[in-house]
Amino acid sequence: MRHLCMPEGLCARDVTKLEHIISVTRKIRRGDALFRTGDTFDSLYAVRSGSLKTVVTNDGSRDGGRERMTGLLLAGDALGLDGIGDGRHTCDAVALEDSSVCVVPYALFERMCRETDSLQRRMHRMMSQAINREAEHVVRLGMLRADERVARLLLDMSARLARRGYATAEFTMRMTRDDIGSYLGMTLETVSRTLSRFDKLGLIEAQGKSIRIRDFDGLRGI
Amino acid sequence: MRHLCMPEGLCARDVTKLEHIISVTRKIRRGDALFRTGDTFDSLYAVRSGSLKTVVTNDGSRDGGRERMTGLLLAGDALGLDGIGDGRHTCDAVALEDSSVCVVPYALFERMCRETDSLQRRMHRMMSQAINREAEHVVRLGMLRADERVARLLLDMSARLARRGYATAEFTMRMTRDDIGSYLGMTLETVSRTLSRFDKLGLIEAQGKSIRIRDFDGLRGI
DNA sequence: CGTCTACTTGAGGACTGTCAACTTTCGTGG
DNA sequence: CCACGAAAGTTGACAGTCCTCAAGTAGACG
Repeated sequence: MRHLCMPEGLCARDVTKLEHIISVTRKIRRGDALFRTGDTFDSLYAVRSGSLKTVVTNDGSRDGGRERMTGLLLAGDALGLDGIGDGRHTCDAVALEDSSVCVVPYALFERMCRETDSLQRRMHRMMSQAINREAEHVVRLGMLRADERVARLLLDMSARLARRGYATAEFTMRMTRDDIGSYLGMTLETVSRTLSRFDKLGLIEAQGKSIRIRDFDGLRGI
Repeated sequence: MRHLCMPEGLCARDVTKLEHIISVTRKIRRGDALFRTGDTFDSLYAVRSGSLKTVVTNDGSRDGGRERMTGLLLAGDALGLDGIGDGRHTCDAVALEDSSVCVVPYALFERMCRETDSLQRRMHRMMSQAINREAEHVVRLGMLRADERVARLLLDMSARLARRGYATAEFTMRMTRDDIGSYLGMTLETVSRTLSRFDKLGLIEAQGKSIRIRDFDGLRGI
């Protein structure tokens, strides 16, 4: 469990201290929310098992509150950084499958950051990397076509799972087509059509949520 | 100058300490870069005067290295957080006009964060807010049409300038149409056409880079 | 004052969204 | 364990938005 949560680059003693803080874990059942927009922020979380999505419910006039998925969190990912800014969460975090998270009370964590250099450094790096991931996502949305976006999502999922020790070519998409669409800025129909086309082209085998990548270079070349 | 840079929520003594660290300022001429992708990261910056954009040069196969604007920084905004993650900057920061920035050596700043509660808290909040801003931008790109994106950008500019004490209805866009397009994920032609249409509709007066908003509610309703 | 860059505007076409019908999968309760 | 209803996914036809290509105008800078 240790290696799943936040550590990395902490000495043994620091890890022990950290462990003391994050002694609480919490289970979330598929479809349930870990937190919702507007909830007061008091803890950070690290995904222990399962996966979650973050969504914002756009208060736009025209859409009448359509949901928009903004993030996909896998085991080991940190979650809840959005709440630090104003003390309230700015999005919902919903479990895509039955999942569990480590709970990290922020007040304690903040204090410990001050005492432990390496933890502070790690915290800053984590947040910086979160910023970069978002920026990367913006680039995807803004200058790629629908099929390029889907291809990159598949490759990205594969890489992230590989880093966690899972098979790279075969995995289950926990998101619905609707989620994928809202994550990539397109409609669920376009997602479905694109996956079907990739399948016909021999790039992947897709049936429902289970994906098998057959031609990595082909996908990269889309 | 004090109120332009990072403070806010710091007591007088802390501000003095901070001031000591950020004694250096740097001028950047229009078109020049404050830092570039891959540069080793050693300082954060705060915009003192002028404005800058951040751009990533996409290494995509198809585009052959087209630029993509990812951020617009005005006086008072912090800059450089992207570099903390891996010790190297992940984007270019280019001045949109002759500008100056406060230089904040990160090693010193990091140490001071550890000593000063309020500064650490402020740092975390800043990064969290940066994450939220990006997320907001993602939502814009993903679920709004071209004219909605342009309308929101104009309103956003107006609000940000207002917060800095400038007129809300009249301002100069330092970005080119190309910049705006790449920021909003569309072509410069679409930007131009959209502004022209807004002008004809009486929502704004646009000639070249100078913008005057005539009907705020109209823009919001787009 | 000339040249280069930025901007505007038009025509045509590609991509993706919308609407709709249908099939498959999933979850719940008998 | 099976059956049923609901949710998720697929596929087609058509329409609209936005991009591409192109030509010409206005503005900036030396």
